[in-house]
Amino acid sequence: MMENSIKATSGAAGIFSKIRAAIINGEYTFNERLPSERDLAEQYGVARGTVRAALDQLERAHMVRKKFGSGTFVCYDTRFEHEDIAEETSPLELIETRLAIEPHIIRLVVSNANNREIRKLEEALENVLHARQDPNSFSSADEAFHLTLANCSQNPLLIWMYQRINDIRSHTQWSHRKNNILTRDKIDYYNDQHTELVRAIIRRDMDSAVGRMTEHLRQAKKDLLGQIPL
Amino acid sequence: MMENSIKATSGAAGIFSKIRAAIINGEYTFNERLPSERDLAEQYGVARGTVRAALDQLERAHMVRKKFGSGTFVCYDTRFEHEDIAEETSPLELIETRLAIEPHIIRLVVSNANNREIRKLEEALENVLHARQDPNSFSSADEAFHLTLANCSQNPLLIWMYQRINDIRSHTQWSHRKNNILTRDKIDYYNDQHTELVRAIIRRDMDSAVGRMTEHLRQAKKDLLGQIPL
DNA sequence: ATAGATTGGTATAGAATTGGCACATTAAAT
DNA sequence: ATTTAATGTGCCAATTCTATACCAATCTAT
Repeated sequence: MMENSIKATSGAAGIFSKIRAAIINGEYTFNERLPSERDLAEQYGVARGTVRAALDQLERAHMVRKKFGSGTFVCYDTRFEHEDIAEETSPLELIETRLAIEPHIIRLVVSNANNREIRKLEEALENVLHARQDPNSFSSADEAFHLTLANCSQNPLLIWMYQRINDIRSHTQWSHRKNNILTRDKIDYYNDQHTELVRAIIRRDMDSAVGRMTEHLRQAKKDLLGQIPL
Repeated sequence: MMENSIKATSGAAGIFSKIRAAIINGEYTFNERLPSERDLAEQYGVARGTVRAALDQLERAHMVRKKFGSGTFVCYDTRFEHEDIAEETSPLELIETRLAIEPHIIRLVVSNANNREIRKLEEALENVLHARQDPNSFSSADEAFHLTLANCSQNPLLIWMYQRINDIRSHTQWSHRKNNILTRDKIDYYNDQHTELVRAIIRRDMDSAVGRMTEHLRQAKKDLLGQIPL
């Protein structure tokens, strides 16, 4: 029988769509914590179990992530809602794009960077060298290091494009693979390449610097391909 | 707006959102020092540890940078958040960025393009060859030709980035210079390069194709520099 | 150059909050 | 009558928040 009343789908499904709408609507933003299950229950006038069922559905829909003892967090980024680029970019395609941009960034850095920028670069190198403990902190420092390189290019458009690359890099799609790829040995190897790269830049050795960056990314590409089951 | 915005996201995630909003809002500007952790704690009515947790999140998001004994500083530049990249990109910087991306696009095209895409490329070549009448129509056809090349790379991210380049190209404040640069002779010269480029791609001659594209853009850069009064 | 104030870094323990879970009850649909 | 879904309650376990105290780096004023 048709029920014409505003009363939406009852029960968990109704709460599910309400919270979902609130997230898409931007009422709850990326990485923000939702109210507790008890609060949500009171707010929507339902039992806590119902809220839990709705949140479970949202978790299966990859819109929220529950953390025991902590809360329920939004893992849905409206920034990428319109730019579905992040969704449809594979790790391989990302590396391929970095392979296009970063070697040329190095060219600009070698020919344009002044002492002040070199210092910032050395600082970023120090940071990434000291971030050997775990894959996450290394990955974060690595992003910052490469972004610093882009900043040294002095080209706003290239910087902007590299920021977009970093956005996609940190978009969590394949981050779970990091732990497989970034072993302690790999981190040290990448850091050797980082060190040699900065030295070449300081020497203003264009060919060596560009070559090191290209090799660096080719290696990353190779490591990534090794992860894909054939 | 309803008073429905009870939001009041509690905890570190809430403080994180509030401070982030203040930074994006411009309340704290680039390189400015935030209030001390103790002050922020009092200001938001939470414990200092909670503020520290929020600041750590902000640091991981590359929005602030902490300095031992000194303070916490904003390292988020609102200049790059706005979509006015087009405004602040000079013709030279645009060419420099194309010089980074397009030769590598050619690499991918030579190794990946199938017959169907080659046909589309020949079609785009035909269009640009026939657009010799005036600078505007040539410029438009030239944009389409290079975008077709990007499409043949099969890489969504590269295609997306080249679309952004084309946005800026057509936006530009220097379009009036086109009439000075794009003489009839120049147009024919560029089109010769276009033709040779496509032939090299069809021959699957990687070195020649990449070289032609690089030379093409170097020439465009040179022509542009010739226009800038010294 | 020195001393005091300010700042971030760290550690600790207890209180409060949060999600996970079990169980009995109620209501509605089949 | 049986099944299914939502409710209400109570408790557990993981995490976070709070409130302190103290350390170490930096800045400022003398």
